[in-house]
Amino acid sequence: MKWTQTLIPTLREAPADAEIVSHKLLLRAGLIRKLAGGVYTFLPLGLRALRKVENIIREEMDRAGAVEVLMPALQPPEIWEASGRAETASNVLFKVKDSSGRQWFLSPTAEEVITTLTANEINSYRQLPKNFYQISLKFRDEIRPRFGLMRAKEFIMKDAYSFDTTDENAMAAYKKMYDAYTKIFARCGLKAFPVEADTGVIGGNYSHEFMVPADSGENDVAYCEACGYAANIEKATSGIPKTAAREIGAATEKFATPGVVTIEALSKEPYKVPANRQIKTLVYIADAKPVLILIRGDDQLNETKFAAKTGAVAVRPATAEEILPLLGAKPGSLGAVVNVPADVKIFADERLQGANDMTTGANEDGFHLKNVSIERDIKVTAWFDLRTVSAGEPCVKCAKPLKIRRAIEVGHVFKLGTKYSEKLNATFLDADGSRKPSVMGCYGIGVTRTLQAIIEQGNDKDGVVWPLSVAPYQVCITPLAVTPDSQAMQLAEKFYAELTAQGVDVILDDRDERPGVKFKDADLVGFPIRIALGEKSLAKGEVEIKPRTAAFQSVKIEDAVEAVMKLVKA
RNA sequence: CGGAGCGUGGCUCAGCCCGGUAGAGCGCUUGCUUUGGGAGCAAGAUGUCGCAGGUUCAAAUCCUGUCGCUCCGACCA
Repeated sequence: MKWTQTLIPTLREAPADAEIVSHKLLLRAGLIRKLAGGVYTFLPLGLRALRKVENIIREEMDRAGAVEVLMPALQPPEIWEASGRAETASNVLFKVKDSSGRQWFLSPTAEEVITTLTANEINSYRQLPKNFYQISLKFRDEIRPRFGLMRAKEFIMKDAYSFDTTDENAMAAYKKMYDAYTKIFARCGLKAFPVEADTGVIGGNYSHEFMVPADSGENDVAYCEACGYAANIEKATSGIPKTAAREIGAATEKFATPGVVTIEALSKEPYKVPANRQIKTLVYIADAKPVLILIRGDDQLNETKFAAKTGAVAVRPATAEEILPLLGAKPGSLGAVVNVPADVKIFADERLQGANDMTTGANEDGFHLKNVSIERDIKVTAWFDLRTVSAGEPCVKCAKPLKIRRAIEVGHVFKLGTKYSEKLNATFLDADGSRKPSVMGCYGIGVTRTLQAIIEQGNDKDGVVWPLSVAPYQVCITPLAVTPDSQAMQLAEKFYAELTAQGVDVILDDRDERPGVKFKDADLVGFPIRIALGEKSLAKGEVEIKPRTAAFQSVKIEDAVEAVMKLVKA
């Protein structure tokens, strides 16, 4: 490709609406342009890089035994109602109407479609296992699109769905995808690592996310360098000890705490109740019902864990207006010891199990209770791990201190079980004549997000640093004179032809620009290898080969193609 | 949706507080010079100052509303 034939609108300055480096570079390097918030056009170079990522995914999925299909983006609501997700995923669904008033959903994923398909087409255990995948546009009515391609309303996702006869086989399918993902991200030049994850609205009972460490990421990951334990903070647990039991205290005792409405205030003079001897009482509305959640004063509730453990779908903190009539006190004086309506469930964090000599709100403004023994004085409905792990806590596996860091989620694998196959009747006849639902798994890769993660991880002060495998062009030939009869241009054309013939993706910068402009642009776009053809070196019978992140080397003109091929194959 | 901020040539921004001729740099066009890391000189083109109302003799500037964009939070590939 010649530079002047394509469109590479590089920008000297980053547009003001880009915040993180990868977003700035996507715009500055002329890879994408914004049409509206969360909606982008892929320019020629951006599309080339995207296609390379897609092809790596395609090759590894095929190799792992998955077969490619293409499902509609336009989906009838009926199948979403059948799966129950018309309700639970309602907030992300784009809903459109056709001219006759019939409603359609724009596909955010395709569990319903693929399960409907297999319900019709798969009847026998002899047809299993199967794993179908597609690479297609997905639509999500994201509440807040962010950071360019990182979280967009419209994006490209690879989604795959496996169907197996048994749980064990489904586990094997899961493992295959897990391994394929590891290869995919490695081939994309990405340092991505799997972490244990919550399953969210897609459902299922076992899952890993593939994370790319990045400060701009939207996830926190807890990990242990010693043993390799890693989990999304939404799921992570630690080996932190339970609250120490003390001697059985006296009966609970109410004491006045005028104006004290925070854990911190209660920990100071004159009360001096340390946060770790306080019980924090939170009121949540879980699927329209109020519940109490008890957490130790120095811990933070993990809402995701709470929803996952209790099976609640819609979870939100109750408002002060909802709390007052329920417990008879305002937030700051709440507790679960007295005056809790019998039908309000009380969930407590396991760290509080056995705790006594605790202090908590009295459900009376301006009063707290001390000498609370949680098992004696509070009717806990159920105990769960509900707290959020902090850095430095002992690893749940090896007790070494955990670390926490930000990361970008580029892939997610789920073991789904039979949730969808049961609801959508995707059953098969087993060898023994019995009809069973297929055991499913689903596997997603955010392709456009992966592309941005590659840039987020690969850049320097001059621009993008592409891995060879996904660079829009592997080699940029830069003649410093572009008149057709110049030696530089003639040699450039020759190199172009020879490298192209050997299967290398080459772009020839035939712009009549000053050298500095061409070099700056080549660095900004980030081509892995640049060949500079200038008078000075040509006079010595040489050209310069410059890897994007290493010093240039002068090579004889006749050795140039071979030298480049060596770099390309490295 | 809650909180914060921003909308002025293609891009980055000044001007707004204190109302009175719409500006700079980059980019773009033409010419000359220059040609190994974002050139110099000269001459040009490009704006209903997001939109709609209002106040005023007069609004980019003040007021109201609205739309869009960005950031923080809830959601997720």
